[in-house]
Amino acid sequence: MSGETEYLAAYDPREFPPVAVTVDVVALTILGGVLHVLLVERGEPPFAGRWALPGGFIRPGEDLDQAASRELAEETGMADRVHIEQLASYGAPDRDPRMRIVSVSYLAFAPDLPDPRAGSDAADAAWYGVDHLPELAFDHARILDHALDRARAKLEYTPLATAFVGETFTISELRGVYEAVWGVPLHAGNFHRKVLSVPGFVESTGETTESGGPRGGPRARLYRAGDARLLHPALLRPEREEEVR
Amino acid sequence: MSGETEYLAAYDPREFPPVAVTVDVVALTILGGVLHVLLVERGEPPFAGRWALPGGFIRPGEDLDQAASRELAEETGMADRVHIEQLASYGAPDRDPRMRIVSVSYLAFAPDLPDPRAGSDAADAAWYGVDHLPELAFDHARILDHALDRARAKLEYTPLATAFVGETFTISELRGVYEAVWGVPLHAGNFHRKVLSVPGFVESTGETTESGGPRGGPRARLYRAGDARLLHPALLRPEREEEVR
DNA sequence: TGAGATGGTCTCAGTATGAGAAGAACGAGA
DNA sequence: TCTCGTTCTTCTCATACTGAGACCATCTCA
Repeated sequence: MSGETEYLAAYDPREFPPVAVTVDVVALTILGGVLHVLLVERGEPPFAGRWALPGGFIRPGEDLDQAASRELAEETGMADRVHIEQLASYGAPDRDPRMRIVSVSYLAFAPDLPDPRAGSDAADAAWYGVDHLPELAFDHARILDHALDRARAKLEYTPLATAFVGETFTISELRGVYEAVWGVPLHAGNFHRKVLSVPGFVESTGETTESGGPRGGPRARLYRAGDARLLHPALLRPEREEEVR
Repeated sequence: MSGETEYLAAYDPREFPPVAVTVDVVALTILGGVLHVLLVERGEPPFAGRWALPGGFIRPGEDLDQAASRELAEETGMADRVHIEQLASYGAPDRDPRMRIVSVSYLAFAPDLPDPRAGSDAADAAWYGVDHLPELAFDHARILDHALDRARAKLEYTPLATAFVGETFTISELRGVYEAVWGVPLHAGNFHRKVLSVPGFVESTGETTESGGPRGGPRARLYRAGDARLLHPALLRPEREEEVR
């Protein structure tokens, strides 16, 4: 282990092969009842013409969270009303052919996002349904998988779903979020009971929708997000045998 | 936004002020029924003489996970039998006075670790009970807080607790892990029922301990970890009102 | 106007929960 | 050796939560 010691004594990170740090954002929204992710088409090599997660290098004086918010805003124009949180970091030595790049991934959720616009280094930008994805650049498929797992799990024990809907919403709209993200239909009656029984999840506005649903049905009561940060009891997904072992 | 475009067009990460990437490891073990964390005393500025999480710069050709395992092995001599997983990344511009450093934190759990040894750049290394911590260098107190939150949460829905005990163990030993990490006493009877009712959490070896406990009691049956990756149903912590809102 | 869909509430059986109790096995000290 | 306190393990019981299904009132659309 003395070789180890000498190695470290001679170690000066400033003389190292350069390492760059990027942020990559997995931005999710719901369109037409289907979960969509924001992708950009790369305009330059490597992977020119291939779709990728929006992201870029962090800048001096900028925190990681700020970098992620900035990258997202550059593509969507919306930084407000967007929940964003750190996901994980990826640093395999060969994950980018140009140089050593460590990427910090972020997860963002938002309702009713405007059409995306291409950023400066992207040829195009678009929302893709998560079940109809193109082949992604770099290791972005893996990052996206990880992000979806996390989003699905967080829906269980946090009020995250309210970040996908508007200021006020109906229980059915909220259920639509869970069904879109989890990809399974839920029992309307039980979902209703459960949401209202969790303290602080939603609070009534006293109002109802102006009219019934597009295919009939009575007017629905409107709610807004409550002050809970954790759902207790949690809304658990239907059994997932395959994930247990 | 054209200023933005020009900015990016002129952007070459290789010309940037250098960014270094480090890994910091929160290594946890249980000693005398109390959760302990591995700390090293810094031998060099900044924060010389102050205690910190073990960690260091990533090396060329080394993945993040490898770097974390290496740093842990340098302090404990044990890399086997140690569960290690990524936690989060920290990149505030001023978190290290020397230069821009982004740190990827890791969480490690292990049973019966040997006495730590000081690494090359550390004056000393020791296990600290999590309720009797010294003041930590950098933003390591925050990283540690985050790590403890994560460890406590993972105990609920994963078989992580089995990583803190030996190859075979009694239900009481397993309960000791939960009590040490959560910091609360648990109902022995209910804990027993619960652990055995979760499919794949533990499996019987058919053996029992050689003798009763140090203060009496019958011999306990021995179990080994099962093949479950997720606990279903989960072992939930007692109510935590304060964390809900 | 009628058919079909939806919102909201109930019931019911099955399962998980916390709290307490009890019997048997064991160590330690009298 | 005997007794006491401790621990392991299994019960019981009341309460809470769960999924599945049913019900009625309300609304849209044809």
